[in-house]
Amino acid sequence: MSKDLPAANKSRRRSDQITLSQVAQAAGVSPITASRALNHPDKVSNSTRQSVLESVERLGYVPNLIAGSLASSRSRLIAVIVPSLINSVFVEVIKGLQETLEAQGYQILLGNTDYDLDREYQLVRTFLGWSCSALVTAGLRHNDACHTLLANWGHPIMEVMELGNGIDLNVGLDHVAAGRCMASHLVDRGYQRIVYVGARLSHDYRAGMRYEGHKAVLKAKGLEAPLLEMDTLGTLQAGAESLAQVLQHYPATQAIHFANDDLAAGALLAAQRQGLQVPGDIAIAGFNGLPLGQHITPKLTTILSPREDMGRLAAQELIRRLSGKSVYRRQHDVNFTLQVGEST
Amino acid sequence: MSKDLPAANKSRRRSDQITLSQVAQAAGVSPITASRALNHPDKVSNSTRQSVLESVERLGYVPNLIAGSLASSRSRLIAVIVPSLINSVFVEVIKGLQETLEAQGYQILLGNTDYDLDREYQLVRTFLGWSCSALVTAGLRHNDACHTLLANWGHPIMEVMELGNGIDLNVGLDHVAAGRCMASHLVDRGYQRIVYVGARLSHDYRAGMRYEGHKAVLKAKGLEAPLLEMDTLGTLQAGAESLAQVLQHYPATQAIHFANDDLAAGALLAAQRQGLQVPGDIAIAGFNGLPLGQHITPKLTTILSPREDMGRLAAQELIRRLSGKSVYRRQHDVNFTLQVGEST
DNA sequence: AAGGAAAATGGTAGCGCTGTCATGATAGCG
DNA sequence: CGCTATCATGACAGCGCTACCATTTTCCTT
Repeated sequence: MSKDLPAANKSRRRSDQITLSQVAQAAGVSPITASRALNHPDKVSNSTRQSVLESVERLGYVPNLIAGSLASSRSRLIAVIVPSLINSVFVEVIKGLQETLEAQGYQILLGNTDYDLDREYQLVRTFLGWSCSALVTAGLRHNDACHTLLANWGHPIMEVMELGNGIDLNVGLDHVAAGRCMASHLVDRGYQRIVYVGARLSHDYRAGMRYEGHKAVLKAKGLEAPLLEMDTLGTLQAGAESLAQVLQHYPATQAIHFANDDLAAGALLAAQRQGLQVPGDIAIAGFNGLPLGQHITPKLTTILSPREDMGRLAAQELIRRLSGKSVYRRQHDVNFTLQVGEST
Repeated sequence: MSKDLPAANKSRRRSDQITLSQVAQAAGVSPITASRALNHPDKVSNSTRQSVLESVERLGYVPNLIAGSLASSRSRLIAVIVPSLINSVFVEVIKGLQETLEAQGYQILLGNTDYDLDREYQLVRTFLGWSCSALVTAGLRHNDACHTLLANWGHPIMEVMELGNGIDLNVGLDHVAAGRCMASHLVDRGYQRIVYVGARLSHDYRAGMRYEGHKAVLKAKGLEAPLLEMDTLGTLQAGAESLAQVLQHYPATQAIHFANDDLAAGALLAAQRQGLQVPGDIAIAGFNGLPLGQHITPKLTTILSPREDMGRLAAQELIRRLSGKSVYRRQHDVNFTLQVGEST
């Protein structure tokens, strides 16, 4: 009978991936030197770096980032948590973040809360488990557990979209001011009976903040500030439906201030189809400055929010912070711009 | 002088995060039992599970997923690589993926290639380093290195968007057929001088495939199939501009078949502004079935592509595969639907 | 009550990499 | 020419967790 092979293979390796040690061996250096050749190229001699890189190429080595992250407790992952992917606003922020972060070798871990703060908390917990280098989240509102967790985390946290007292870094705009800005524009234009239309303001609470600004301006002028809140997402469809509801509930309405451009454009297109003149019969204003608004006739009056810039700026500040630079600002106001179109 | 403390602290721990061992100690069990209580709850008794969970809660333990992944060489990360985030089509696929995968406890690692296959290769390399459970990428075209890498990877790979012979799994639709479908519709409507308008077809090669289908139909009818290719992204703006170019270069054009709804809607809105009748003066067709098309007047004739479904289905197939079920199909055709509007 | 299967728990040894410190090689200086 | 400062490299151990196997406990069965 044949002797069994000694139980030499205690290894638990389940994949036959090339490891750094093999690369090192091929290059005739120690593993740690190979590691340095890849991660701190300035700390090894030119010749070793060359031969390590050559071995990497030849063997098709793909670094195991998980092992590296565990050993160094740094991961070059950045968690990005948004409340929705349907709303293109968040996607544009992600895009701005992405292009800046990827260029610096960071990867984005994407999470979607669907406007649920408990879900956000769960996602944050999970992401912390990934030892993310930083975390970006949309908005300043979190549930208590989440807030505590983040506040004690010890890595950079970037809260985007709105401006205010955040946990750490903050890039956003002043939504109350934006609401005031548009309301003032409408009042200046001579409209008096103005309805604000939003969708699920408990979710899209930034739209609620804009309403607060709107209301403050109207009250100051002694005007009513009726609110119509749709219980749907803020889509073209909802905008179209809201128009009918406004006309029914507030027949004398002269202008509608919509919480976003989708709603506004939906209403505008619906008005057109119904033969209503905009702004003759009814004026319409939106928020965001989506391209669509500039292509419909009449062009939509709206407030331009620099969404990609917001993402880019947030990413830049994070990178600055992560690279240890002390020169960064905790808060950035990305300003909005009133874009007067033909619809008011 | 006082004796130095023995060099007890050889620990490299840089964070003071609670570890599983501490949880185990608090619960009076061994670390491995605590691990099981969290990851294989059915393999421990009710009482131990309870006390472990209680300790987790009390200590605020957040599992270190990196360590867990290294030990188990499984990561519950799924890489998703798309060519663009500007194009809402990909975002909707991501959304479908996201909602299904997150519900199963997977996280999405998002990558954006900007239509650059070399960039895709780089992203794939990085993502493989994260020991992703699976990888989703948009499209069947990759550079050679990328293709080789993926083909040898050994984990599920899902190629979405278009239908064809993929590396592994594939969920998509037949773009050539979609092009034929719309072309046939236009021809059936009696249009003969039809221009196809696309944007950067080398990037958006699926639009190129639709053009191939389009051309085949027209040629079969003995008609010319002129192509106007814009060197911009396929946006509303580009659509508006392309209209002028079509009218200039092909003044007798009766219908325009646009590569997507954004272009088509841009052209339609521009036509409107210029007082052109659609479809009286010129017919317009798009592709995708974006909501916008159904809100403009005339409603846009388009082809509905089930984008979120595509993402959801892709995610479901992946999950099925990942959970070891052998009952899955390598290829899924998510069918498109011709949506006849008022613009043709 | 004895025997055996199944369930519950624990010990050990890594997963692949990098931080830390130690060592050897090279250069710089008066 | 000796002595220190710098650079290049390596040995070792450990990041926090889980696979694997061994052991103990529990629960049936006849």
